[in-house]
Amino acid sequence: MVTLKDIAREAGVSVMMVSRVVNHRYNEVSQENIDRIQSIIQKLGYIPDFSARSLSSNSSKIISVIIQGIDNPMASPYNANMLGHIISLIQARGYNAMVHFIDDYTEVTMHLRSWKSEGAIFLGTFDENIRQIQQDNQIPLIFTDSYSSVRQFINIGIDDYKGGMLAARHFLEKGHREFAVIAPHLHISQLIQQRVAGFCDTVSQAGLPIPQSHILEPYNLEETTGRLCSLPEPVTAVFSTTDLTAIQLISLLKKRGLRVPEDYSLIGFDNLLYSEFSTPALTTIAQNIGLKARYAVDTLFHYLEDDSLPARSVVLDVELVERDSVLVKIT
Amino acid sequence: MVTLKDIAREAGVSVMMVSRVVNHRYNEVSQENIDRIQSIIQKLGYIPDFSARSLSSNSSKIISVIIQGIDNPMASPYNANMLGHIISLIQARGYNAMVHFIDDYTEVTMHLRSWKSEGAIFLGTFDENIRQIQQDNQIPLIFTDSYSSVRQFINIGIDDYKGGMLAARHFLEKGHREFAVIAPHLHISQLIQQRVAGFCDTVSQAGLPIPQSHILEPYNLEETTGRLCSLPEPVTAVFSTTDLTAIQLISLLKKRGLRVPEDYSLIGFDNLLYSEFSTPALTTIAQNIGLKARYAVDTLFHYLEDDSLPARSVVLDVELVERDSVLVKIT
DNA sequence: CTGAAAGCGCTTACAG
DNA sequence: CTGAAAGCGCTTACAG
Repeated sequence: MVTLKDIAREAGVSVMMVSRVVNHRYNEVSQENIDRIQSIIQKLGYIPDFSARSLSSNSSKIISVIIQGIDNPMASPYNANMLGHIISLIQARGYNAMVHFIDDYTEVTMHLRSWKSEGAIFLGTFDENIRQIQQDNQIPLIFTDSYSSVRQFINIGIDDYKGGMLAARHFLEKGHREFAVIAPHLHISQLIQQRVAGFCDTVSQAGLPIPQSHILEPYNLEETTGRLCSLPEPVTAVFSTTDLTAIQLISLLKKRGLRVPEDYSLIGFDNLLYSEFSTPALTTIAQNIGLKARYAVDTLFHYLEDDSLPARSVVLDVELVERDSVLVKIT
Repeated sequence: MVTLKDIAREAGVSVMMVSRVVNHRYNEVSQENIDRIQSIIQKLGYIPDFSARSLSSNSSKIISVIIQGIDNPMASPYNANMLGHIISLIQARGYNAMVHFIDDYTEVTMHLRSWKSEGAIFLGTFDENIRQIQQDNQIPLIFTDSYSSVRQFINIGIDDYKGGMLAARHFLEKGHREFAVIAPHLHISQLIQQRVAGFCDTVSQAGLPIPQSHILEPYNLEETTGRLCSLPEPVTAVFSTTDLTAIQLISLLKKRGLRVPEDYSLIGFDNLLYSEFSTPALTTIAQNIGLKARYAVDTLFHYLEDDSLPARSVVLDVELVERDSVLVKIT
């Protein structure tokens, strides 16, 4: 392994001179030395040892991405997409991305500290533990899609409530009057609760309150589809709080000989790639995942550069993308 | 920050004693000391500094996952899935996963060396540079889906050729006689070339050679769909070398008023989650991504434990999953 | 512009 | 079972 020392010996200068050149502190070194040292670095193929650097300078150049769930959270296309964008952006800034899948929040601090992460971005629900995580880690922590009530924390989210609202309005405009909601993780995710609330509130305000029994949290989607189809008061419009569920639902309904949108109209949420290619193409609430990732990373580096900044959260807009999964009942 | 020294002072022992306890080398420490030191570690919330450990012991506990492509390679569901499984498995072994998106292979060595990665898993096409990468990095390197002719390298792949063969046979059995192939990245990916070869060889052996003009490499899939539909000798059966393309194709054909499988029968490759939910559900060549990831990680740790093992590659089987995208033309 | 010294937090190798 | 010494490769802080 080639070290600073090797270069120094070869160049007949001190280790410090080499260190300066490696770190581009050219104004502290004579041009002659810069040239000679650089050529020797090239020749010997020197690559800095980041762990040594981290130890001595107390700066690791590592950003951690903490993702909730340990059983392949990448099965969620949303997570996969976010992570992809985030890693790209972290790299583009010359930092390194360390990814951790975590179930138990107590592991968060361990991971962050042991590698001296300079910052972290969180995907998933850490609402209950944000305060503790903040307390234990005095580095920029960027949460996404959180609805924690902790006062000073940075969150990059979207207007989930409005998303639900837009879905409801669209159904109403198209003449629908009987609704159901399919909401995975409803009881643990405030994010989902917001989407449902936006939907239900809007429908209620139109004088069409949704019975509690029409809000379904699926464990086994096949069973839930059965419940949906045998609701005492039949529905024509179903809001699914995630596209993935909506797409699966279309397929399950078909198996029962039911058609979308003729028998059930459907609106999803997220605007995942596949929602465009399903049959029928899915009308959905679109969020801009690439933009969200960019805000998360940009915000993180913002705080890295100036940690006196006040905590500022970001709420991105959503919009309805109309495709073919909603039947027009009035013209 | 709490260090070994702090614990040692508090416990009235040497730093070495604490180090031994932290590293579970209990047979070298008296029970009394173990207990006292452990309780102090608890109390002070000691967390080891991995960069210090890496520097002094020359073992980083980092495994790098190198993914080809810098513009969000997670847009590929296959990559996302593999990465998810791989990270889970690396973590489960107490190692840390560092993820790098790379376009230029010269960066590989830099990343691997600067963090002293103990091993690396590669996703994507590095065939041209495998020899160089191996030469520069004397650690276990696990490639996936590679068809490099380098002799001593470890690859975890699937039987792509057989996959193409199975697709061809299925079409033939169902009575199809006119074929086309849609193969993204055909000219750069040997993996794709194998799938196509398996398909074309089998069809040729049945006395139905495929004209070169029927093998389409899409850049813009919409344009390619146009070409497909206006082939001088019309076809009834299309083999798409990836599910993602197949699913998009279904949707594009629909837009032209064409139906799958009535107008075009389709077989995909990968058995991605969505292939089950498309309309029609996609008949496809299934590979077991979870298993592949497991082999990659297991093999890596195999070599980590014993680097004298001979290079051994793994070829996993594939199978045809029959769904609804192939029309039966004879009974 | 240059370099010698000390230290980051840990482990290895050794002596007792 | 215990600990003092040296060192991993780098940077910080200082002196010149």
